[in-house]
Amino acid sequence: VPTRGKVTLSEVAARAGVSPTTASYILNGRSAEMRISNGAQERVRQAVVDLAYRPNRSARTLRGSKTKTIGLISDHVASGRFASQMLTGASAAARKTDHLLVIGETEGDLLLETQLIEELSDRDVDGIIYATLVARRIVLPESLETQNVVLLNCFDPDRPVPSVLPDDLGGGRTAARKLLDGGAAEVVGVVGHDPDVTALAGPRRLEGITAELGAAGESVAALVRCDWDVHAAHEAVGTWLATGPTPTGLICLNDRIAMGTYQALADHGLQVPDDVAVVSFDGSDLATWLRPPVTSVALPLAELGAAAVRLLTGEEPVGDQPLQVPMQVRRGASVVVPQTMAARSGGDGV
Amino acid sequence: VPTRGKVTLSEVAARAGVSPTTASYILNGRSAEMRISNGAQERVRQAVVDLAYRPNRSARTLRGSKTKTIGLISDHVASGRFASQMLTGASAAARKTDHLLVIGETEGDLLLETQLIEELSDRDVDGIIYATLVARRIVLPESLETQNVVLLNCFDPDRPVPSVLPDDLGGGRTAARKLLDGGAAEVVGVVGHDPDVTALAGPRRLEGITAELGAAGESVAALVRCDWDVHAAHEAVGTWLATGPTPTGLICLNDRIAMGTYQALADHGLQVPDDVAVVSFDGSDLATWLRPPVTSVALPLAELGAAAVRLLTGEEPVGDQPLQVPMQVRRGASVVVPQTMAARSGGDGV
DNA sequence: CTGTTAGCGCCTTCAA
DNA sequence: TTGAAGGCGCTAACAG
Repeated sequence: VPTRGKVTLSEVAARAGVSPTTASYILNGRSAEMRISNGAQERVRQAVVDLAYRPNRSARTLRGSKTKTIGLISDHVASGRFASQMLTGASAAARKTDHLLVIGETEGDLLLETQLIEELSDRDVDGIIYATLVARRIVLPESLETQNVVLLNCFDPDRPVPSVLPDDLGGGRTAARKLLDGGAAEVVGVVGHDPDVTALAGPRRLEGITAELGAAGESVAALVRCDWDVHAAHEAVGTWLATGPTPTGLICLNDRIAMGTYQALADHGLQVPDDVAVVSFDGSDLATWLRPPVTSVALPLAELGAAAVRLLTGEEPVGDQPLQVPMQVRRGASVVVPQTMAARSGGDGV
Repeated sequence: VPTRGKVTLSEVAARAGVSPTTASYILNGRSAEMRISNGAQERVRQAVVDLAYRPNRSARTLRGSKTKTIGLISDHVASGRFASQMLTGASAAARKTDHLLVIGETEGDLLLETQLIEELSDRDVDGIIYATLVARRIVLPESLETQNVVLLNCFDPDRPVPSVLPDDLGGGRTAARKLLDGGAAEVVGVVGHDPDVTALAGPRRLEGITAELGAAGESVAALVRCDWDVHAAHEAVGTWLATGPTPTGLICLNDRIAMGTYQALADHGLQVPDDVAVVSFDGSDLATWLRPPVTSVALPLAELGAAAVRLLTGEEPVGDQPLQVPMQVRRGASVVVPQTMAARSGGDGV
C-alpha cells in the first residue's frame, strides 16, 4: 500500500497501460462520451484501488476552480446550541453534495469580518453563508457583494440576496392558537421585548400572536417588557404580577424567559397550567426541563442551516423573498388540552 | 480597482518592473536574505496594493503544501454550547496563526468518520483535531495514524498522541473544597453516574472529590446514581431523599443534574443553601439561572479548543501526558460562605 | 541583486 | 478511441 496522497493520475494511467488523458476521462465519468474501451475502464479503476489514488484537490482547483467547500461566517459560532445546531444542519446538508464547511467567527468585529471573508474567498470556496446569531436585518458587507452568498437567519431588505429565516410570524400564530385551543386566551400577556430595532424575531412573533388572537376576537392584554433572559423575566413578571393582573395565559418570547416567568409565577403561588397557561418559543432542551415542561414553538435550527446550504448549492431554487422555514410545536404540559383536542392530538410537532 | 482573485504575481511584478521571482521573495519576507533593493520592495508592495493582489492559495498548496487550514472532526459539532464553545476557542486560536477551521461532524458514524478524515486529508489540512462531545477514552482511528493530530476532550491510552482534557480530578477537589469551606461536608452526597466505562469526567471528578474529602477526614456518604439530565436527577434525588437521609452538602456532576436536584430539594421543602449546600460542574449558563445560582466548577471549553490548536500548530509544546486544563469555579449562592472566607473572597474564577 | 526556467497534478483542446 | 502538449499561479534552483 503506497503512501497516502502521493499517487498521481499519471501513475494510475501508467499502471493501467493508458495515457493520463484516458484515465482522466474515465475518472470524470466521461468514458461514455469519449467512447473509452471497457478494458481500459476496468484497468484504470483497478489501478485506482490498487494505488489508493486520490485526486489532488489543489491541482484541480488551480485548473478548474471549484473546491467543494462552503464558507460559513457568523458573528457567533458558539453561544449555546443555537448557532451550533445550525452548523450541524448545514454540515450534514453540505456533505450530501460532497462539500465541507470552513467556518469563521467574527465576534462582531467588522475588520475581522472583512478579513475572514477575504480568507474564504482566497480559498476559492464555492459560496459563503453569512449567518447571524440573532435574527435581524443587516446590510450586506461590501466584500460579499461579488460572492455567491446566502444569508442565514438575517436578511438585507435593500439587496436581492437569497436568505433563510424562521417563520416567526407563523410561529406567533401557532403560539396564540395553542392558548386559544386551551381556553386560556381571555387575558393574554406577552413577555419579552427586543430593544434592538433591527431584530426580527420579537416583532414578528408578536405580529403573529396579535393576528391570531384578533381573528378570534381576543387581544394581547399586556406586554411585559424585559430582556430575553431568565433573571430579567423573573423580575419583570414578578413586578407586573404584583400590580394585580390575573392573566389566563402567557406567551414568553423564548424559553429562558419562560423559565424566569415560571419562577415569578411560583413566587406568586400560581400554578402552571391550571392557574396560568404558558407557551414559549425556541424549543430548546430547557423547555423540557421546566416543571411542567413548557409548550414551545421551536426554532428549526438544523433545517435553517440545511436550507442555506441547499440554496447555495442550487439544490433548492431561490425565490425573491426570504425562504421561511416553519416552526413546529414542541408540546409540553403548560397548557391544558381540552378533551376534544386531546382526542385528535398527536399530530403537531415532536 | 481590478476584479478580485484575478491578479497574478506576474502582473504585480510587471507593474513594479521586476521579475516574478523578485516579487515572490519580497512578498515572502525574504528580501533581506536575498538582498533586494529597497526601491524594488517599495514598488512591489505598492503594486500589490494598487492591484489588490492576493496570492492564489491553490497554487501555493500545489507547490508547497501548507494550507493554513486545520481540520476539526468530532462526533457532535452541535449538542448545546459544549462543542460550539470549544469551536469558538479553536477558531479564535487558529486565526491567531492565520489558520482557518474546516469542520466535519461524524454523528458517531464510523464510515462517515473515515470519509471525512479522507476529505480533510485530501484538502491538505495542516493538522486534524479529533474531538469528542463527552470526555472519554478512545482508540485512534487508523486513518489518523499518519496525520498530524491532536485529541480534544479524549485520549488514547495506547498511543502517544497529543491530547487535551479538562482537569476533572482537580475540579473534583475544588468542588469538595467548596463544601468543606462552607462547613457543609458532614454528610455529602454525589449525584450522577456515568454508565459508560470509557467516560472520564464522572470517575475522575469523583476521585478528586473523594481525595479532597478524605484529606479533611470526611467522606462521600452516598452516591445517588442517575443519568446526567434534569429529569433523571429529579427523580433519583427525590427517591433517595424519601428514604430519609439528611445531607448537608450535595455535589452534582453537572448543571443539569443540579437543576433536577434543586427540584427534588424543593419538593422536600429543603432550602439551598441553608438546609443543603450544592456544588455542581460545567459552569454553564443554566447554573446562573437556578435560584439560588449554583456554584459550579466550570469546563474550560474555549480554552480546551484553543489549546488543541496551539498543540497542533506547535505554538505549545506537547508533553507525553495529556494536557490538563484547569477548571475554574463560577461562584453562585448555593453554598454558605463563612465570614472568614467572605473577607478574603473575590479571588477565584468568574 | 535579479531574471530564466522548470515543475507541482490536473484537465482539455487538438491531432492522430 | 487514445496520446501529446500546454497552462492554471506560484516557488526555488540555478544562472547571471
